[in-house]
Amino acid sequence: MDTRLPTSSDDSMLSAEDKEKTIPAALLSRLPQYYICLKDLVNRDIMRVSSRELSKALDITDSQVRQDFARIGDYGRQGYGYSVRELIIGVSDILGITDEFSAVIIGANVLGLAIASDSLFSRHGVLLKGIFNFDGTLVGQRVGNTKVYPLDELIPFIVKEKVDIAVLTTTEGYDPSELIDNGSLRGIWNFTNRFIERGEKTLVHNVSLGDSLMTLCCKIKRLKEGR
Amino acid sequence: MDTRLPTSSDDSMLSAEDKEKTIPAALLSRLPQYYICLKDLVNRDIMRVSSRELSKALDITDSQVRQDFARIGDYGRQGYGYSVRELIIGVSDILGITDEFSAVIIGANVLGLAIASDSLFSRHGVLLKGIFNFDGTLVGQRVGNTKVYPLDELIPFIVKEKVDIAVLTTTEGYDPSELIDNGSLRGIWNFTNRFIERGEKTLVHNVSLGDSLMTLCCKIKRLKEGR
DNA sequence: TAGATTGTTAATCGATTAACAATC
DNA sequence: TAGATTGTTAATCGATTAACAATC
Repeated sequence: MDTRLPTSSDDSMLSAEDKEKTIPAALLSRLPQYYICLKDLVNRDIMRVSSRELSKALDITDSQVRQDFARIGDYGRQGYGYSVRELIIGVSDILGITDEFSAVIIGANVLGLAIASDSLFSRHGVLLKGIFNFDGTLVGQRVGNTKVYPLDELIPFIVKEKVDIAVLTTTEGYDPSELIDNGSLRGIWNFTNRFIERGEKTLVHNVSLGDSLMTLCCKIKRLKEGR
Repeated sequence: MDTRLPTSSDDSMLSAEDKEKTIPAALLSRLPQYYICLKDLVNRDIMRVSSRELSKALDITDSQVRQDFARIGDYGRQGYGYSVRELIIGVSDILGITDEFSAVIIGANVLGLAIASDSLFSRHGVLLKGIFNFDGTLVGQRVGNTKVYPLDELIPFIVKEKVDIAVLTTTEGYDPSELIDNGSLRGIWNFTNRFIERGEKTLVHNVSLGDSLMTLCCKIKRLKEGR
């Protein structure tokens, strides 16, 4: 039985920090979408938005939007809606967009080069510091602003340059477990199908285009069959 | 009020087809992982597997695995486990891997070319029929086995070649809404941030590398702050 | 048979939606 | 004030886990 008294300290006195700690996974997965949408509104000089407007743009219910924003802070005003600018600051802060992270790409293959060439990193405040290749190909050359290095320089580079993120585009002839808890590395953005066990300090974030394609095919098949 | 009698026809007489129709979203999102894992087992000549073994490889509970497999069919045997081969057939069938889908890529930019060059499509039984570019660059040339066409040939091509899937890598100067419910097109694999409204016959499957990167950064930030 | 492992039920947990009072 | 829109509660829905009888 919970014997705590129902005083005001119960929930309302949670600090902003404490509140952030309790963001549920489902909300967290919606935050990037909110961010993109809010950025778009700012670009169009729209400075206020209601839960209903956002819900239409994002294809979720307005109730959900209010529930979400109430959870991450105190941004709304009854009868008015939300200030786009304030929301962006709040959402950016939780997403860590204000932080400056640095990254390296492992594998100068088509996928690695595509990720490097895209404005992806710069758009999200991540600094791409180097690309590492297995064979001698491209080594010493530049892709955009970023230099290509041989693989044996990877670990020293990560340590010296305090790299936060390693983007793994292939595991052909490479064992990525050496990355775990090495230097200042905190995350592996894993585009391969290889399972990588996370460490105490280094987490693994998987992206599988194959999975995505399979899901698409599955949806199409079911649509054809009439759901 | 439901006045049906609780006869055996209630649930147990659902046909295989009917059962497939009720696959919940959460299970559907796990199916590609099961597929990859099962393929890996076959490659290593492992012909039987228990829910417990799979649960360890996939980082989910064994209870979940059993729940999932019981839902999609009747593949288990008490005291033995599951036949890997039978499971693959069942999972492939739901995922539509046995079906032959065809695709085109819109945008011969770095991302488009990376997707085209990868064995992604062939590995999943999807036939890449063409790449379409906005300006004259690359038009007439080949990327792997696939020819690059000018954009104005896109819609006639989709109709004539009965293309199922359009991979959208950019919306710079292109309005993708013309794709919806056009010809035999059933799905758009959307790598852009542009919101595309789905049609009655054409669905939209979004992949956002930006979202994924933001989520990674967010996780790292929270890890640094001690969850 | 004894041991292993599923299938299934019930309990729990978390996410979403509906509704409306509070209030700007 | 009247109208709009949030914040919050309660209801609903769906997903996950635990437990164990059924059975290979």
